[in-house]
Amino acid sequence: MASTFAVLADPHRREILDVLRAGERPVNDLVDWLALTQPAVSKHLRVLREAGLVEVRRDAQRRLYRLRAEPLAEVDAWLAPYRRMWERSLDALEERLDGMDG
Amino acid sequence: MASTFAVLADPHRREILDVLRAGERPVNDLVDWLALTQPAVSKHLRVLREAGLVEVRRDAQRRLYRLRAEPLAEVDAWLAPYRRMWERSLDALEERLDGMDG
DNA sequence: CGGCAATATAGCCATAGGAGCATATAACCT
DNA sequence: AGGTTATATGCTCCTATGGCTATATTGCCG
Repeated sequence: MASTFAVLADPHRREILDVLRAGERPVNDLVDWLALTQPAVSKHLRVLREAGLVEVRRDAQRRLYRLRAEPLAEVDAWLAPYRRMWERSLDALEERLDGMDG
Repeated sequence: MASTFAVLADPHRREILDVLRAGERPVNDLVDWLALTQPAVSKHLRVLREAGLVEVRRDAQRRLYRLRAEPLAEVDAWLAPYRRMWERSLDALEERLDGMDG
């Protein structure tokens, strides 16, 4: 199964997650939102589902997809040790700017 | 140019970054660390460099690669709105566990 | 039951990308 | 200059993947 990182590599998939942040949506809503054919969207949803990033619920003929953020914690955890590094760089930049004509 | 997300999709590249967290390293060190040929490593380093995730410094025949964490801030920013979501889920789980036989 | 709506799956094509081998480049040393 | 070390680049191969069209599936409604 693809890693969460690999799943997030595709911009369309990130966009799907962004849309689902507002609440569950049927496939067709997502098709309208992204400029993609319905099968393409379904394929992305399958990848997201297999990665545990979305869940499905049936509503008559429709399938309502909902966000599952938990796997993103893994990404956040990987990122954690780096956070202090770019924060340090930004602080330094800020200090330089403060010193400039203050 | 590939997005930071796409660059991070490859496990070897994440591993390189993890190694570089400890400080700058010549290519050969990375070759020893990952089980890859030198050209493969150089290729990954090129991708990382073009994404701004590493910098190079010459030291005689060697090239010392150093981490640049700044582009990771973009990933962190994308992640931010999701963070509260999985934290909420984990809190709920914790509460259920606390309630279980307490 | 027949037909429509919503979604999933299959098959196909084109492209990207990661890996390896061979080779170019560059700097050191003698 | 010639050899050796360290790294980059070019080329090729293979696989993975994203997109599309066509079709299967499932459930609704008349």
